[in-house]
Amino acid sequence: MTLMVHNTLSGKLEEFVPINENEVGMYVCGINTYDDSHMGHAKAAVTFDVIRRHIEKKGYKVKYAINFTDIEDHCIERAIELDIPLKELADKYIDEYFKDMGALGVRKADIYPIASEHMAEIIQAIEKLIGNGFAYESGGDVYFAVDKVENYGQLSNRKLEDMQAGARIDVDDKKRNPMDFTLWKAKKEGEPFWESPWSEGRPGWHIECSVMSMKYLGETFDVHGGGTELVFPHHENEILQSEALTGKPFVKYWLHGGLMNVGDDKMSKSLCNFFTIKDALKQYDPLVIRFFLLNTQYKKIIDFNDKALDEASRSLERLQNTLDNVRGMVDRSVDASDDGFADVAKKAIENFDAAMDNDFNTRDAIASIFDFSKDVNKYLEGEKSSRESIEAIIRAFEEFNDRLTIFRDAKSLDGGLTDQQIQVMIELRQDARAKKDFELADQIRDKLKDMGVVLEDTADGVKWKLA
RNA sequence: GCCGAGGUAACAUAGCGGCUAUGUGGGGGCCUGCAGAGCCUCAAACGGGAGUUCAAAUCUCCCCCUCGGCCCCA
Repeated sequence: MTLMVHNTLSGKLEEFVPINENEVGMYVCGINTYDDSHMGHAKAAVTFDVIRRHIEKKGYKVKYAINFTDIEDHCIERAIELDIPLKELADKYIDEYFKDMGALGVRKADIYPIASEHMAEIIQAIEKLIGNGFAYESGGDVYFAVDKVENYGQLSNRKLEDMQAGARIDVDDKKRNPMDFTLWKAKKEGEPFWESPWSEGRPGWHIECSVMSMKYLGETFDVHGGGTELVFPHHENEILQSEALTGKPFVKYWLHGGLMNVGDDKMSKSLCNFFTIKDALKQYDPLVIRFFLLNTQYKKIIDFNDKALDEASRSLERLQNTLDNVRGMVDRSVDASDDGFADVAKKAIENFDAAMDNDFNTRDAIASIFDFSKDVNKYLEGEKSSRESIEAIIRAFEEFNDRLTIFRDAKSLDGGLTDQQIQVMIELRQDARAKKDFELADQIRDKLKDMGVVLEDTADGVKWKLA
């Protein structure tokens, strides 16, 4: 099966063929380190977490980098406001980022480059661009000259002429062309700064991503991801700079995720309509949040609201119930001869992978789990189940979970209750039921429930599971 | 204005030439002392209009609407 990905560069679905046979380089734009991450960041992090896992599943070793930008306007503003060094601010929010994403089950990247720690490389890159004639110094600032390149707008399909025609940007008289963008910016009074050949100042917005991504992943690498709002100008400009720097193609596959909305607006800091991950975690199980995020293909916009989260919670519960029931069957299954259900489980994994191969269609992959779940439930209602099949089902769920992380781990008995004791309680309750002493029967059931054991009366006996 | 992503049953989402989808919700049934879970089943759909085709939710054209980008933003 081949992995197909939607590449923003071509606007098409393309077969995923990495530059190197074994290793895939992947870079995703992370956060600016001045505030808690919100649910939009969570969507991006979870999206690329799952994309990374699937690429790994295809047999590639993924070298995954996520950057932290700690030197842009918001950071500076906040640092001045709090009267602390940029570094301290960055450390705090990087720490919070790891806590939040960790809580959401996002696997760590391999590298987390930080902009301020790459100043020497950034300055070198700018010097090289000036030397190449792609950039010019002007009053302490350095700008990238967009009319020096031929392929302006290749990612975002823009033409320089159109941009200028419809431009409503303030024309900065330091720029030769209004679309030129900043590589180095001279400091304003009171701002943190770094020494450079041009002025005391700091890098422009885009250059750090070019420098850091190429430093760790090479001059041409496979995957660059981010939210759609970054296509222009950020990613567009990254391409221009990087290719002007190396003369080589910068990135093979550009992957952009849809944003998160709140009602009719996108969730964003500037609109002040964001929910932080911490807020969301107070209200919802992290697994529910992941399920919610993954129940839509990543390029789509998701609306964040309670109704949707509650629905996600109910939906996920259906799957979790199946898994819990299967887990409860491990000790009750028999060594029956092969009943063929292991093949159903195998097929389910194939369906799942096929969905993921189609541009990481997690929503379709989840639908395949629902299909499988229904088959499993039917199977469980049968006369008896073979150990081999039960184990195959559990393995299938574990596989899904390795890829998506949406299910709880198997719980184990704690609180001193043993399997035998539960059996005794169940028998007591069954006696009570036989005598139509439903009051006692319900008391026993409630008591067990308090201890975390849920009883279910089914056609083939009483089953219990941990709540 | 220019670029991009979309408009699918009550809602949320897949599908993207023939197989009528997944979940939540709703109706009915099975199981049941009650509860829970599950199973079976029913109702319900492709923004509008032309066209291509034996066949279109899927392709082409036109129109309408929504969202995103063009200062910062995952």
